[in-house]
Amino acid sequence: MPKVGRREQILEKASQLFRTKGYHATTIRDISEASGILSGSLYAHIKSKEDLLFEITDRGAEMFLRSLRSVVMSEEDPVTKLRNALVAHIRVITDNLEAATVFFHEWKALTEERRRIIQQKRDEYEAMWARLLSEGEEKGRFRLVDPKFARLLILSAANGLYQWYHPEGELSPEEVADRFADILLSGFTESEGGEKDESR
Amino acid sequence: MPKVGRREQILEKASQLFRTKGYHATTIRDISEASGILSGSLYAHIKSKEDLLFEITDRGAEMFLRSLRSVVMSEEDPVTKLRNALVAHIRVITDNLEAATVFFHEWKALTEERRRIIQQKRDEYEAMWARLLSEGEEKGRFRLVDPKFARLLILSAANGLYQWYHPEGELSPEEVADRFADILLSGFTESEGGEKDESR
DNA sequence: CCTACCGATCGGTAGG
DNA sequence: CCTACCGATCGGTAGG
Repeated sequence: MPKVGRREQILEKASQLFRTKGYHATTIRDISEASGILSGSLYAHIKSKEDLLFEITDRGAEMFLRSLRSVVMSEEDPVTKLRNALVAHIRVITDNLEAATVFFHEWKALTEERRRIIQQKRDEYEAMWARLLSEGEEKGRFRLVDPKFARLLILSAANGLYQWYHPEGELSPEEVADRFADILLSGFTESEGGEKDESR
Repeated sequence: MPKVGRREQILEKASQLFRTKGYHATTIRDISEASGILSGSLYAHIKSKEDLLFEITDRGAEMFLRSLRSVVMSEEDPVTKLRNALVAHIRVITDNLEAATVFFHEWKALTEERRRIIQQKRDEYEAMWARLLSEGEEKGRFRLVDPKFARLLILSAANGLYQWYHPEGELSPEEVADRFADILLSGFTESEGGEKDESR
């Protein structure tokens, strides 16, 4: 008899294993053992190993989209929006290190149809960042020599977080976002020193 | 009878497959098929599948180390060194996209002993970057609120390159490095606009 | 959720 | 470098 919440527990164990060993190196027996059941019994809860990967990856994508949407839709100044978008992005990663790692590292292991679904959500996310930057450009708050390049640099740097951020380390997510924004902003805002937002 | 250069060809095919499918998803039969021989014959050239991964990864590590060493040992100004280090890093990636991707993405699939060897070389590489940045700080050319953070941000952004750079795209490696340096430098050099190096 | 199992495929080897 | 294999393990299923 399936226990309530068992499926969530399996997803969590799978996330941890996919993160540390990678999807292909993680076996159904690894996951079932970590979940305290036998491998055959796993299929009372899931349909396939790939279903697990897709569900973890898709949830990750939705978390990024949801958190950025609320920032983009706000009426804040572009500089503040950039700061808030960074905080949001970093928070998703730091609050969901396993899922975020799987999202960044293992999504290519999905079969084509589902990989396309994730790819679309990634594109949508990048498009939201592009709009945020171009809005800052239009309002004269950023000077971007190459907006596409700036976006790729920001997201590359932000996505690299999952590889070195340790929750038990010295920096809180907000501190990470602040330092990040300070380096970036004084890089492409007019004012010297980068307009630190003291109001938060 | 082993053909001369066959081993190099196998390494190249393996790099391509590891890059697109990942190490664990690539089978010995994939590699041998791509190399035009049968799976059993592969073992006339290699000892194991993991040997291939290690050799590709280790060569990647050595390329990064070699190219950065020559920059660090030069007598240039720290700002020029930073630019040159970025060019060097990006050149290694763009000139060796397959090996670089495998180096960044698949090194964790190595067994412990060899993973430690690669980890050491990664540490050495990061230490060279740290020295480069602290030298700029000491000479008053950079103002780094958090040097460790700056280093992690730079390397994260630079390492992300392999995920979006296409050799047939618009930007040459030098252009990528320049835009990169411009955003970074005007972020943490005193002078406004970022001291673009016109002498190159 | 367990027992018992299956076909397929894996990395790798022996002998030539 | 081929032929011919092998033991181990994989994801997944049938029946309870």
